[in-house]
Amino acid sequence: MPELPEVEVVRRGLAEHVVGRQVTSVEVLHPRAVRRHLAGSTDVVGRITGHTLGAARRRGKYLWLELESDSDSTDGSTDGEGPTEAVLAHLGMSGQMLVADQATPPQKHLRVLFSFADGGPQLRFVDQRTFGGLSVESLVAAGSPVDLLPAPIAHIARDPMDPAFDAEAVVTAVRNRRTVIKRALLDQSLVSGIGNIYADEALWRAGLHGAHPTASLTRGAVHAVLASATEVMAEALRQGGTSFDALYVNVNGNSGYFDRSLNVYGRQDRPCRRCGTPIRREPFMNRSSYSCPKCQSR
DNA sequence: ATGACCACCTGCGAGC
DNA sequence: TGCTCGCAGGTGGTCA
Repeated sequence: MPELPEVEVVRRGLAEHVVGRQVTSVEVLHPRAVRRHLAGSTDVVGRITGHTLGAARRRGKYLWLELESDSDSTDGSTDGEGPTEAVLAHLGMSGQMLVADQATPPQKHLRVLFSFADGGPQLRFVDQRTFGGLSVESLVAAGSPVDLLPAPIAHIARDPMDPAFDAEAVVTAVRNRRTVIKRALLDQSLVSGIGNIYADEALWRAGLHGAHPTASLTRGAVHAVLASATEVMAEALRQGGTSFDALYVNVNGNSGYFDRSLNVYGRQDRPCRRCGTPIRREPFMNRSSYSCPKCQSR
């Protein structure tokens, strides 16, 4: 479930179903699922087993589950020690986090399986294409205001749902890039959470073509496209995210409905919902861009 | 130091 | 029926 709304749907599901539960076993069924964890799968298993899962957090398309330290879980009095490590997850193109009863047969692409001390539903990382993965990372203080982030994602910019998102600073950074606006929207070090679907939808709403050079856009135009991205992702989140098929589902395996509300993505040759002109598909960075030839100026 | 490309995977539908 | 091709929500390493 790649883009921000879909990942947020998963984060909420994890917060509801696995936070506060103690992990008794972790099984890595495919080594590629933990390839980002350089110390290897035995180390991943050892660092998670026995810990209680703390808060479920997200930045952009990354999400992580804090691991409560032994002192947190054993002694009730806080001595100022918070979590120092977290299970970092990225869903890639096809990753799913599913909460499933032990009796549920293993999914075809089940990669990592977590079981809990309470004997309740398992957490299953399922990933057809294996572009996603899990790793255990130390938490580091980063940014201003300071956030506690898994070390490998300290370079990921705040997303538009972050209370500390600084739109003015992002507008400046975007306009300083010597590239085109769609590339900038997809650059997770400028603004995170936006992927191919929501970039195209935001550009359509703002009436801009993705090939527009950032340096030639006014501050107001960049603001407008960022605001459009924020709006479209918020609307998608309200509808449970976008899914065209069973690959993009929440922790209970259910799809969202935002695909019905898309205005351009995947609508090649169908009429623009604003002016009726057939939507155009163009190759872009080895993938596709969709736009209205009439209402998105180049 | 930036910006652009391509590899990393599996599965599905279209076309032959 | 079955093959090959193109395509899919993303990210990084590497090259210029």
